[in-house]
Amino acid sequence: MMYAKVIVDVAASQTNKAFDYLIPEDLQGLIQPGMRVTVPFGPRKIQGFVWKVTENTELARVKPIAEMLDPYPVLTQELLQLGEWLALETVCFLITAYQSMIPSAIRAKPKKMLQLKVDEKNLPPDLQTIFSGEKSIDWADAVKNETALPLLKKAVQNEDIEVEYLLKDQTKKKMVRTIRMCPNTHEKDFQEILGNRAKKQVQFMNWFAANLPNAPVAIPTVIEQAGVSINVIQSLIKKGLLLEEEIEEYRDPYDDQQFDQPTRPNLTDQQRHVLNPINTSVTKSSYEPFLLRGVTGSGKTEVYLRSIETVLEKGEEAIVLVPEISLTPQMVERFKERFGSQVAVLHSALSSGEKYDEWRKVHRKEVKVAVGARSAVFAPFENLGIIIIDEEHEGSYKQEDHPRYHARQVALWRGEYHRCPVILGSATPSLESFARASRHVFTLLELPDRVNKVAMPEVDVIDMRDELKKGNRSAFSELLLEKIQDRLEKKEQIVLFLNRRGYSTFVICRNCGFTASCPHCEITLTYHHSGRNLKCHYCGYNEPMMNTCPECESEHIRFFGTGTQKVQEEITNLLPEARVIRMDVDTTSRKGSHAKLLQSFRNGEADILLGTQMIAKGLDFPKITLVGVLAADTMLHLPDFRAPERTFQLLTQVSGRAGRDKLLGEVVVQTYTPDHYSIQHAKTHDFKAFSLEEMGQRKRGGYPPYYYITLVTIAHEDITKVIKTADKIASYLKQTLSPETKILGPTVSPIARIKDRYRYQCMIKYKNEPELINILNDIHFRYQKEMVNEQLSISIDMNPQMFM
DNA sequence: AGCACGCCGACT
DNA sequence: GTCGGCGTGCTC
Repeated sequence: MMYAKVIVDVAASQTNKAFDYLIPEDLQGLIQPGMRVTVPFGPRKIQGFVWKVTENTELARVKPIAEMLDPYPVLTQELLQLGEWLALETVCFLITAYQSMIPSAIRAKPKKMLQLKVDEKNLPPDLQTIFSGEKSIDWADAVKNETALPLLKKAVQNEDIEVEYLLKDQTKKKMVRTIRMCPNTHEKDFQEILGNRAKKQVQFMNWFAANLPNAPVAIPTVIEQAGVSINVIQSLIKKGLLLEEEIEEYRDPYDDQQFDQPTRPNLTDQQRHVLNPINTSVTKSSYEPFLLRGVTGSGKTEVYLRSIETVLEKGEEAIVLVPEISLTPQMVERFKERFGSQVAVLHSALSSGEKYDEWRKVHRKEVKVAVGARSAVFAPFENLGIIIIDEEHEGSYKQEDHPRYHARQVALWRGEYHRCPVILGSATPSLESFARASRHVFTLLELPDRVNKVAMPEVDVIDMRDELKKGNRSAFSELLLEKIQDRLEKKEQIVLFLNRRGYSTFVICRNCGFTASCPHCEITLTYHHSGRNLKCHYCGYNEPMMNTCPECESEHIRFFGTGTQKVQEEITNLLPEARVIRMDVDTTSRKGSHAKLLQSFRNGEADILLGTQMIAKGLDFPKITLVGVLAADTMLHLPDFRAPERTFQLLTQVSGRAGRDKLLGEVVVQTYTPDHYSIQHAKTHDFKAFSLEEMGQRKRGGYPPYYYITLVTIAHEDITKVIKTADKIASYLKQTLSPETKILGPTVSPIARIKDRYRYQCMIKYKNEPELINILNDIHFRYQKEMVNEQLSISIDMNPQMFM
């Protein structure tokens, strides 16, 4: 007898283990680890992953597997192993780790159905109206009417109705109807077969035989090309001259895009120099992590492309991670140009069907390169030759919910498994990676100069306090406004960057100091001009904007802080002739709108591109000669030790947008703290000086890369319960961890309350704590019951990227 | 997570 | 005496 150990799709600590099932005779030899199956679990039927196949079980009674869902495994042996490691390292359930590795479309949702077993007339009238002629109905629909519940229970007991559990596979393959010639009708005289009356059919068959002899072609395509009606084709199918087939069609999100002929620019000496060790590592099949530090415009992408060429020559595969790919369409284009149909693109802006199709190309080995955001690091390749992470410092590589993994950590694991190089590329590497490179854990490769030796742009830092003294209360300094006018005259393009969407950040009463804040969260409300209301960005609470202060009834209630909406308004007032495109979450939420806006800017349909975060990376348009950063210190004062690092990265990246071609670029940075080292070093484009200074700060503060950090956040409606639990956890940690390890807190979280739940956190700072993982998993396990029963939440974040 | 089982309060 | 509240524990 053969048994399968199955990880079931129930995320709970009690079910966080393998369950044994009998492999029924008809599935003997077919069931393999990594396949999805459905299994009976208690009274219901659920999905699971086959984890192992064994010859025996310790249990007296096991149920058989109900269904096999995949013809061959969706998770490779490697991914099964990776999932175990990930679950342990990030303190999450095994099933959560596995589910995050595959597209959500193939996760079947369980559905409870009611099956009518007797004639409808035998049911009580209330139930008759619910069924109303149907044999089988949705349980969720049936219980919408509360009075039906007891009646239903009774009917189920009487066996008039049966409860059935359905697992609805969400995978909808897009099918397309095609036709082709029947194999034996080739080279025949169609006139003879069809007779004289079917003129159109004969004509069509001759055309079809001449133009589309073999391949199955989609019917709509044929109709369009041959200019015939569907009737002609239908009767030919009936007569057996044409063969109708349904074949599966991929939804190709890049289908309607034309890609240019590949151009392979000549490599610079520097590029050749860094490419050498990478290619050696590929050829020798050795695991080697590289940190590729190259200034903006130094041609890192070309290095990626060339190293992938080497990998493909060797017959191996490549994964390329980019931060939120929709933000860098130009990057995708370059990969598509070079590798054409060998590339699958996986990112969050795709529909779940499109994601599934792209993933399947990898799964079926139809492509060799996967380009995508964070989760593409799980692309199910089996002969990986290289993993590349572009902009490796990006915070979006860390997943903020379970499993809280960092793509870099996963990439390094897979690189070691496949014995292949891992390339971390950035103009401004994270200090963690840079420190590892300094200690030779990573091999440092550098591209210090821009291709064509274009100079880095000149950066002007403007002290906005001086502007205020001069009486300038607008969002633009005199200098910036002057330069904008200059570019408008010269017909050159401008990028304005402001890290804040909406209209204004907060509302304050100038009389008594009252600020509008959310009643459910400890956070100020943001004013949205479109609805003239105040919104909470955490829980969605909103209220109409008040006219007088609710505290002192003063009318001097004003908006503070500037968002993109307000700046746009101001530009229109100051420079009515300027054409502005605004890009932020509010204008790009619709699918494809992002690309559209960029395209029109590229076509010169606007002079100014005004936007948030999302315009900082990856776009290089030759005509941009001025970049303005309106408020450089918005992120500098956040309660996060990475704030200076983020500011430096952002400024460097934004200024990298200016003057990438022949035209020289200029950057204007507006700030209230012009002397801060992150701004000063960004001005001189000096990463090394910045990193040196920042490393000193980190050492003094006891932060990464000198210490590792784990954040434990406890949240509950009852504040005393939160404090009590947090204290208990903190003292337990203090007892069990080594004396060198620092446990800070428990203290109130930077956001003290979200959705009426109070939040406290403990920060664990450590250098070497091999037992920590087990201790945290233990805590997680011990509090499981309270977490479920009492809505207590304990979140454990290893190496957090955010401290809110 | 569901779901059944089981043990105590307010109703015919 | 029963219906139903939700605490407890199990699911191969």
